[in-house]
Amino acid sequence: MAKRTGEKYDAIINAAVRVIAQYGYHQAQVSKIAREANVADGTIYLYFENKDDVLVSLFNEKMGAFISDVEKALSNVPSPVNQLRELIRLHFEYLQADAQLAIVTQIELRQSKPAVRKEIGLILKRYLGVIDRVIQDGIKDGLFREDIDVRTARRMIFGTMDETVTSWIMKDCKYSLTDQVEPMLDLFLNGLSK
Amino acid sequence: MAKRTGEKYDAIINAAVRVIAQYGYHQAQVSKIAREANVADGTIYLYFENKDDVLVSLFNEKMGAFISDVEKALSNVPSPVNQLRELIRLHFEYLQADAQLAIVTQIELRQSKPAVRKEIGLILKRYLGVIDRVIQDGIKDGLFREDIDVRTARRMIFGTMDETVTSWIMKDCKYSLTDQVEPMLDLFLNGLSK
Amino acid sequence: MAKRTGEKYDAIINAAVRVIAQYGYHQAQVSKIAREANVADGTIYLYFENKDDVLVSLFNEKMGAFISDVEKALSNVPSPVNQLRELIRLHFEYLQADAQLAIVTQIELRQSKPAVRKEIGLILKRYLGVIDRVIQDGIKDGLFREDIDVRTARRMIFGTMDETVTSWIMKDCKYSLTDQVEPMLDLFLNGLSK
Amino acid sequence: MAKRTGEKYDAIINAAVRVIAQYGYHQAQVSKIAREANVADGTIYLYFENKDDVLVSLFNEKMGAFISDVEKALSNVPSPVNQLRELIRLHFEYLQADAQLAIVTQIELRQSKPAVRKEIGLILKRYLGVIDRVIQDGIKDGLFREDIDVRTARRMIFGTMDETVTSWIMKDCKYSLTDQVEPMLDLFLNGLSK
DNA sequence: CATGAATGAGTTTTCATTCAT
DNA sequence: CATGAATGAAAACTCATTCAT
Repeated sequence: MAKRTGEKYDAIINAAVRVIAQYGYHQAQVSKIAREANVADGTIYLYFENKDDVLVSLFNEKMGAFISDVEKALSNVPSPVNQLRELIRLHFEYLQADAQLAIVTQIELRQSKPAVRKEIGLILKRYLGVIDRVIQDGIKDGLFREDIDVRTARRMIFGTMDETVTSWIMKDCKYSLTDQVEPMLDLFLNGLSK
Repeated sequence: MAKRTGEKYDAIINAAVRVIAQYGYHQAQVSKIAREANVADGTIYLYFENKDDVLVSLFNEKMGAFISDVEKALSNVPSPVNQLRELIRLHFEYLQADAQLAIVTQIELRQSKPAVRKEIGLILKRYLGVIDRVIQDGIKDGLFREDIDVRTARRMIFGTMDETVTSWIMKDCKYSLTDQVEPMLDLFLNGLSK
Repeated sequence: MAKRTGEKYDAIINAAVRVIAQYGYHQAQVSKIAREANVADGTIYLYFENKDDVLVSLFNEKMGAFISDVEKALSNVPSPVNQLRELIRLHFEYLQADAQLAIVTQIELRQSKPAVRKEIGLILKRYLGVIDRVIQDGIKDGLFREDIDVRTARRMIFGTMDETVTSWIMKDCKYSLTDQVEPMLDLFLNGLSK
Repeated sequence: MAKRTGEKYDAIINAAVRVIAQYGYHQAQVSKIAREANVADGTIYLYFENKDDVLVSLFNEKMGAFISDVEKALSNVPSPVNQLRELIRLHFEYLQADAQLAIVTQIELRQSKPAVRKEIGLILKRYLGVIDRVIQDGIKDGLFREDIDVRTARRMIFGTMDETVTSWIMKDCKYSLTDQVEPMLDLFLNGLSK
């Protein structure tokens, strides 16, 4: 029933990003999103099942595009070390380039109800898979230690990047996120110890 | 106006933990918490300003006790390396011992509105300060590298632990969290590289 | 403006009968009727003023045809007693032959709003007139008692048939409606008393 | 959860009757009923599950009281013939005494959705049982013919009364309903034939 | 003649909070 | 101190109808 494609589909998703970023998740009413998208309230329901579907679709479209970009970029990078650098760089670059999107995916959408968060979690799994592959390649190529647990390493990489972006937003995006790439990569690769 | 102390104060906070853990943040109505605490709805407003105050107080009481425990424990540990081990161990042990509390602080309370999350953030700062001190001590003692950025390292440590606990809950607390201490510490100290 | 005639006019009315019978009055949206009739939503408004007009026209077409049939049939029956028998028989036969139509006119259309029900009432008047004439003829011919009130008798005849058809539908049309003709006629003519 | 009893319970039901009678089923919003009952909108949900529950409860309370009255009255009447007279008389008297209630139960509530109508149908069954018993007693006492079908006779009695009340309301309650008792009883007992 | 995308008005229900007892 | 009945504001969604093509 819902079209899930077309000019207005994109307009509504982008309007949702702007409205949620500006007013916050709990003040992002359907009518506000509709007005921002220059469509009638009812039009939203021609393109989406319901409000939750708008939010999940938003995450899916934006995160899906990001993951595809990352996958494509990494496929051109030979060394797992450089792949990891590229992964962090793209993660930060992408969110730094669109602070509104960062606020929405990093802060606001996490307030959504369980059903929405579950869908979002599923989408994120694909990204975690990308991280896993970089780690596994690193081990296979003899660059990373064989005794590390892939899941532990993945949680370190994703958890650190996630926490870093959240901190950055909470500090009003005042500093450069991409400046964090090298120090973070260095920590990941070499750890704290002398 | 709000008493913020007494037998019923604790009863309400503990009831809130149980209700939120069982029904989720969005289904944890004041009347449900009151019933669980065996008090009348109105009684909650004798001990707390409003519902948000219950949530913030809950986090404050539980997290405050945890941070004090951590501070006390670390003061008895000489080496920063062992302090870091102890920090991770206590973090995991504490949440593993009380899965309901883990669900509430780790998952449910993050769906709360900005005002509550801001308060929670302030409480967390004290914990982040504890982590910072361990890192700084490690550098001072010549155990950790001098060229690492304390904030970057802190975000790695906190972000990784946070992501790990969240994953553990999402997987229904099926495995042992404390088993993760040593591999994680190893990663923090030595990194991924051979 | 509305054409009120043509191939699609009939197609829409018959589609409306099917949709209302299947989904019920409250789930019979214009778009559903349009799809069932293989026309676009807007096309309905080329043949009908509005949705209410579809419903009223439906009743008018179906009931009008029925009343004409009854009038023609009765004109060939000499005795008012046999006319009454024929009236009941045709009433039951007609609805028994088209259970969908029976459901729509007997159950679903009665949930419509006052304006539609009023129109339906006007159409029904013609049928009540037919009943009246049978009664009056019966009295004139000395077959029926002179002291009966025509309107009371008419309400008995119509009310009983109506209630009988409704019961039959509510019982899923499980038994034969036309089997009820003779016992009902007998009750009408001779009453309950020994 | 819903209290289903108390002063306000009755106030809300009676307010619903007045509002539905005055504005019609489709214009009887919860807020209008609340205002008429001098309570807040939310108060209605302390006494009823939802709006449908108000309507079903309305019918249940009013019809239930009526049926009890009829049962009690008939138990003091020895002859089935007089029981039938009393049944018709009470049916008409009750609705004539409260034209608003008559409009609501006879006209407006029949526009309600299937779920509500189903509940109403169940309540009506008890009344149909009362009619059945009168007929059966009449047969047993040798006053009514043994060859009549109880269900056919019941549909005649109920259908005729129902149609009569509906006609009366449609004619704006201009004439006396109770004047119809004797002619109707006569028709039921003796039929149309000379 | 026919289409079907777009419109936008309108209503039930929840639940944090109050305050008379 | 404690109660719990009462309050009332606030928002997602449907669907009959229009009109540019």
